[in-house]
Amino acid sequence: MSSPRDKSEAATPRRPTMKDVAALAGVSLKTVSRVVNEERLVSEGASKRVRAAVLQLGFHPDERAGNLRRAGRRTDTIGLVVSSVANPFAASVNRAIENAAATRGVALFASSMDDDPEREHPAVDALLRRRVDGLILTTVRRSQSYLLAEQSYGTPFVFVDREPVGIEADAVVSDHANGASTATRHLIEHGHRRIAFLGDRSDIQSARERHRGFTRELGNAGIPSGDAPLIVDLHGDAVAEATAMTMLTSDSRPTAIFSSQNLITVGVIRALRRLGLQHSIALVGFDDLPMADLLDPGLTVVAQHPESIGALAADRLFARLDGDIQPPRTFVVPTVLILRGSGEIVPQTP
Amino acid sequence: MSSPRDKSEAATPRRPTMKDVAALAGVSLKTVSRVVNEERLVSEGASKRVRAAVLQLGFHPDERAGNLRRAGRRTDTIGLVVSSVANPFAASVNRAIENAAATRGVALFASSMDDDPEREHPAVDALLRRRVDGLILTTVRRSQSYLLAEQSYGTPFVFVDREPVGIEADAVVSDHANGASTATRHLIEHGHRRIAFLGDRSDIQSARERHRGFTRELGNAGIPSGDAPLIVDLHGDAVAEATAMTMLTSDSRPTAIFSSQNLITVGVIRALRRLGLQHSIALVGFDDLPMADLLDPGLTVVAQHPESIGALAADRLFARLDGDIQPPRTFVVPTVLILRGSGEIVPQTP
DNA sequence: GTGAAAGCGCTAACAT
DNA sequence: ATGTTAGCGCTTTCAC
Repeated sequence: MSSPRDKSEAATPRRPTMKDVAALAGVSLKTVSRVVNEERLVSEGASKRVRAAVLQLGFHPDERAGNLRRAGRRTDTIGLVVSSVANPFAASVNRAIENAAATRGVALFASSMDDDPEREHPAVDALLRRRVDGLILTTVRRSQSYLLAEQSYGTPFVFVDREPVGIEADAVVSDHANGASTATRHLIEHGHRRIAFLGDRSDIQSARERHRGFTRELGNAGIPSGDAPLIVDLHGDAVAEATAMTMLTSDSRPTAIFSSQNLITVGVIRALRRLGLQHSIALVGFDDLPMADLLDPGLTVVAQHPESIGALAADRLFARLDGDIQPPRTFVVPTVLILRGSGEIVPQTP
Repeated sequence: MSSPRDKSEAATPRRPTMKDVAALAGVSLKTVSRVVNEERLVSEGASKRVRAAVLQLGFHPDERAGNLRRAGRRTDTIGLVVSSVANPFAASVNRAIENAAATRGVALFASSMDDDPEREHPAVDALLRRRVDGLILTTVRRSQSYLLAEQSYGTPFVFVDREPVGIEADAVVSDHANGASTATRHLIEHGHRRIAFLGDRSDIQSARERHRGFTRELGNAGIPSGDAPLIVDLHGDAVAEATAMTMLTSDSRPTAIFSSQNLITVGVIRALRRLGLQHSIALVGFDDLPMADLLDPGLTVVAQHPESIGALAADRLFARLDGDIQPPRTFVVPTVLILRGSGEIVPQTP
């Protein structure tokens, strides 16, 4: 309309580059670079003119281009791979990591793979192609050795919730086995001997650990496994509910249930409600749930601490990025048994 | 150790580049590029040798570098800015968007700003510097006009949950006002006239809309506002609980409560429990909560549909990226009243 | 079919 | 204090 500069005055203007800023400020490219990166070897006058030009053009540096050449070649970006960002446990981990990343100016990719082994590698690859500086992952494949090459280039990995196989790296996990033991012992101490176990998919390491803790504790108490149903490979609340319904209406009805994952617990609660058994059969769940204290009876759980797990995982990742070369280790975050009522129900004599 | 090639044989090997692949395959850089990008103008032999070299070296192309020059210059990356990825509503939206993005090979940055106006702009900027192809945001500042420049460069924005101010762009929102009206009418139809309103921060557009729906419905019923407490600017469940405690132990105790956000509802439920009033005072909440059906009484809510909202927002963003140039519009996703008990309690005569 | 040269937006290294 | 040159890893352009 007014004062057409040149033909680039189109509907979609070009995003200004450092070159544009340099031209407007009447300095060289490098001077703009110095001002933008606060390198402090620029005269007041030049610096002022450059900053004015930056503002006038609305210039924002392209981090990709900068990082391409910059030493270290960081993208200031990390990746997170979890089962699902919609799962409350993963969502809390996600948030804790984001908090730590944000204070360092690092952005976070989050990716869900629904515990599908087929989707783990592609999900990881998608992030690696974007050259994330590091990766925090909850894995489900048999082995994570496909990460060895990337690890050799210096990309750090931190595994959360489950330990990796086929690669050595830091891991941050809950004390799955001991947590399950504690829950089981709690039920035994309340007089139960027929305790059912409802478990997540047995190809998931943490699920196996929880199972192990349960079995071990039964053994310690001299209770033959086989006294009560032991059902694994449940996945999702719908399947868990249906399975619990069947179990609870069968001859082998237990007096107590240990459900080893948050969605499974939800399914079990629904089943107990539908059968009016929530005050008759004891229940302890692994993983806390929002509003678990507001149920009737309150839900007794072995709670993990997702915020701590996420914060610690981020901590380890950034330590590695900062040059920490200690041997990899697994950090175990303790669980805590929270008594709210459902786990303190004593065996009912029918 | 064995056959040291050159001095680059260090502890941390260099990540292989296209150049390395070219050297190993005995072809030029460009030929490798053609094979990697499946440009189909390469002889069988060359193509084969290149693919072998790619595998042998474990070469993965650097997307940043490619996109720097590539026409269109996409990063295949989008950004999401929400209140908190740990909030169940936002987590579901997040997941729905991720699903849509994944099918297109697009990665998703998620960023939380806790409804802090001060953190909105920096959070957005951090994503823009990384040159996301587009942005989906839940905003809290007075105006989003700071995005106008970026919009002029062709970056599409889709606003979720709250409509933007100072910029025209697609928005996907729940029918906040009508949802609140429906909830309020439901309580009125059950005989309530002293209905308290507990609202989120009034600088949040959706919170104001819900408030408006409530007030409008009271008006329609000829109920003077002022008959019951109207408290806004609550934020978080702790504050809501304390406020509800005060209100419920005062002279102006209502017979019903409309709580206009999920965390506020949690606070109100806790307060009702502590006072043993959960079966005496009616409660309808805005936003569904996991396990709301398992409470006693079940929680009656006006439910939003976060999965639909997320899916629709992603849909709009990708449509814009695919060249859709229709005028921006706001898509309203209906809410649904779910009766579970707490909202069907009739007024108690003391 | 293939490759050499130029360039994307920026920073490192070396001028001056 | 500032500019110049080269180059990050890749794609584009255009020549062969």
